[in-house]
Amino acid sequence: MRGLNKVTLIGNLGNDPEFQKLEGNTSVAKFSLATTESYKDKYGQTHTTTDWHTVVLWRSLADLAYKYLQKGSLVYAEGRLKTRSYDDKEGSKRYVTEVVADQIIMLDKKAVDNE
Amino acid sequence: MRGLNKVTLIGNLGNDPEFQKLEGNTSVAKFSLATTESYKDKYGQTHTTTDWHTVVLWRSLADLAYKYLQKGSLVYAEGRLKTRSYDDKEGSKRYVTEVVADQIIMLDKKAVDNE
Amino acid sequence: MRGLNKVTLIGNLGNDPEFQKLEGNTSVAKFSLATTESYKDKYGQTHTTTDWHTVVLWRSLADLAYKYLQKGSLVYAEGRLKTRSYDDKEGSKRYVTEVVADQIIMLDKKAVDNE
Amino acid sequence: MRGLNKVTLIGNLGNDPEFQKLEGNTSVAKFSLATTESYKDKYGQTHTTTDWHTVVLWRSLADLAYKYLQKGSLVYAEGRLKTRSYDDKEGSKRYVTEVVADQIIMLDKKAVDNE
DNA sequence: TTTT
DNA sequence: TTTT
Repeated sequence: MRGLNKVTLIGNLGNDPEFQKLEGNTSVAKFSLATTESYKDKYGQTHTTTDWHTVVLWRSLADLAYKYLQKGSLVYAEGRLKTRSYDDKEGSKRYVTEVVADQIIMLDKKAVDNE
Repeated sequence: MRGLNKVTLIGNLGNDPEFQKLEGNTSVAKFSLATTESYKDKYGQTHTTTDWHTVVLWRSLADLAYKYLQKGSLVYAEGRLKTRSYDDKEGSKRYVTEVVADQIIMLDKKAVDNE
Repeated sequence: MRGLNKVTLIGNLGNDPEFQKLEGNTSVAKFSLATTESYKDKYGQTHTTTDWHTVVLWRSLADLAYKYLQKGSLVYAEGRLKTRSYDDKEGSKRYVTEVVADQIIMLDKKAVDNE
Repeated sequence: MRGLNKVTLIGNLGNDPEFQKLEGNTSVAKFSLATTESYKDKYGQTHTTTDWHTVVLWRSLADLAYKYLQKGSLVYAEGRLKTRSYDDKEGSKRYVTEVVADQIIMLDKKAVDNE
């Protein structure tokens, strides 16, 4: 009860969610989310940066995402940052940081009407 | 003005901040931050997970961090998620995700007294 | 540097923004924002609660709001909680709590196309 | 699933939590929380503003607060904004806005050691 | 790889 | 009404 680890994102999906059923019938979904921000440099010129995030969803949230979200959907996602390690094919350790979401708000008219 | 990319963390530094002056006299500081959460499993047993995050600070925030933070300090950090890529010594692409903080609140009595 | 006071809302405007120019040509805008949440009770029945918030914007954000937002617009608003007191016509003290926003993201297609 | 209503605060309690058992043995606790922010005006002078918030806790969180928090304690509180109305003794409607917290992190060494 |  |  002493730590806080929270991520909040609003952005568009870069791909359709990948969906999987794990052992024990647990659902997982994963997608890329692009967050785009504009800022003005000191010459008054507008620049745009895009950051890409890997969002992972479990259980009923994964089912919802698979059913209603698609490439291009606009969503609010809230969750926590989690860095996993794995061994690549050369046998060296690699790290990947993901956002494990526990809340999703669909911001597209389309998506919401379906709900 | 259409995206949101925000991370908020409360945790303890795992090391003293590494500090660097870049060209143009720009300050950068970097440290590892551990966020710890407890949860009860279905048998009522308490488990603890720790996530480690790389926090990067620029300019005056870097100076502050270098001056007042140290291994063990408790801080609130707020910023955005940023994934950089680089080529490792074998020439293959590697990715690293960092939290670029734009606000730090020092939560240690000690740190605050110094300020 | 020791406190945090942050509010984040996603909801729809309940009215067109009220806009005013104060002395010194400072812009202020104000609107009501409804945030709606659904939850299931212990009988599995879905309930919906709506909370209303007064959102206040200053300067260029006020101008933006006045130009692009209207009754029904969907927005993300971030800011801080502020309680003001005033004397009502009977001369007794009244309190009103507002969200002073420093960031607005327009989530309507319509609004964004105009920008 | 279309709205977001979230408040995050870091500050000190202005009083010991008031604690009550409601019908059905439900616990409620309430306290004032001060969030203090400093900023520099255009003359470089530092100013300090304090905002006061009413924080309400239910059930096990209320029990925790009553047990471990006291006047002066430093806490992180997260929850949602809720405006209630009531009739004052003159019979006119009054509104009060509270933060209904669903997460509390105790940031005092003291408090944490007790936990 | 998204969106405006 | 808090805290530094």
